[in-house]
Amino acid sequence: MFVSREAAILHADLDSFFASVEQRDDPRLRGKPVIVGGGVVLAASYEAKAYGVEGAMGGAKAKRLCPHAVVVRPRMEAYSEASKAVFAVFEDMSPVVEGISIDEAFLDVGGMEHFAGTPRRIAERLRARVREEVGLPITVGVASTKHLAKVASQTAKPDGLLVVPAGEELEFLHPLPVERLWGVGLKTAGRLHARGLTTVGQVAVLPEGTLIAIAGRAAGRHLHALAHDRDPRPVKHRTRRRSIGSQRALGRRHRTAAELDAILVGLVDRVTARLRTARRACRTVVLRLRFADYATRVTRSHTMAEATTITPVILAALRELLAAAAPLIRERGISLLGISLTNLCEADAIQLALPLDRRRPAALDTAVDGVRERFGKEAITRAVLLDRDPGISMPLLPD
DNA sequence: TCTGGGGTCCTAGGACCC
DNA sequence: TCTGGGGTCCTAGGACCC
Repeated sequence: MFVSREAAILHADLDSFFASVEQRDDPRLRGKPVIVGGGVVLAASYEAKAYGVEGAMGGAKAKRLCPHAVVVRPRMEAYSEASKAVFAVFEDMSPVVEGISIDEAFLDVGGMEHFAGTPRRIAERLRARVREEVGLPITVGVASTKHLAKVASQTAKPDGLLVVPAGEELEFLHPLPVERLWGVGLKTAGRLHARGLTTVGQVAVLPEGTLIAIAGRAAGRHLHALAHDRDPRPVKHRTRRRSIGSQRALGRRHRTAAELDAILVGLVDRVTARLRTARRACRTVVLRLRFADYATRVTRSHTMAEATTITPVILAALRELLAAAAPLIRERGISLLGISLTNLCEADAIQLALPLDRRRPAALDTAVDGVRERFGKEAITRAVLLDRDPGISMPLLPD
């Protein structure tokens, strides 16, 4: 029997996820406009969206557009639990699931036809199972590439299913507005509009060089490829996180140095706890500020000689960055304070700050000798050249 | 409209190295 | 002594996503 090996990718996306969980858990909210969040709309039910309420909108505006909306406080644990249940269904239906966020994922269902049915059948079953087993509406897009599957699901929302048949990809894609392309946001869309480009088809006729001139090298290439439905990225299990962060909006009010320090301590506590739970260490700390105008922002970062998980070390580094930024804060006011830890490595490894020159392999030996000297000959069982993270990672424990 | 919180990736310049 | 070519890391900023 001939088995089709045509790529079949599902993009599954829960509808108004937070709001749907609230409606599921409180029957009084069903059929009503629901807004999750306070100062800012985190999620709005479709009943609220009908009045023009959108995610990331200010709470005051949302209330004006839809005065009878029910506003509920977010319950992150409930969403996290619902997400796990939905992902369990995903894992049960495909061996290759790539989570994109708390409420969406790609599933590769290629080559499953002879035992699981066509991609459309699989998508229909997926939607039914999430509805029955978790009680949430979910939209699925099916296509030959990740990008098109994602565009299809956005087009089919809410509570829908859209299959883009093989051979009809460009017919589907080209009439759509450029904003539908994954990676085109406000800025890029604005630049395209300024040149009279509003549909994907209009972008597709431009040479790559023109798009690079408009959007920059990487974004331009990306745009060119997507407009022609070229997206070779396979569905794969998520790679490890590259950063862990936390932030707090502060409003417009003046903050004393002592207040800011207290907030910083709180942020560091939260983030280092998560760092240790994930069994990771960080070498770079980043301080993030947004000024009182709510528009301009700066970051300040510091890379330490060694990766660490130790709260006081991380706090001290961030305090220094905050102190150095104090004049800027006095001058322009502060509306957000955030931190993030990057340059992550495994927590049970020593990560050395060693610029690795590939033409100077002796540097590796020197580093290994240095670690032996400090931690004993038995310390090193393995030296690993990290792919992107700089330096060398050396687990202290025997394999 | 008085505006959250958690991430990813890319770019560009300077320092430094061979 | 001067110059060219190629490479990495760090820092800062920006765009985008959910």
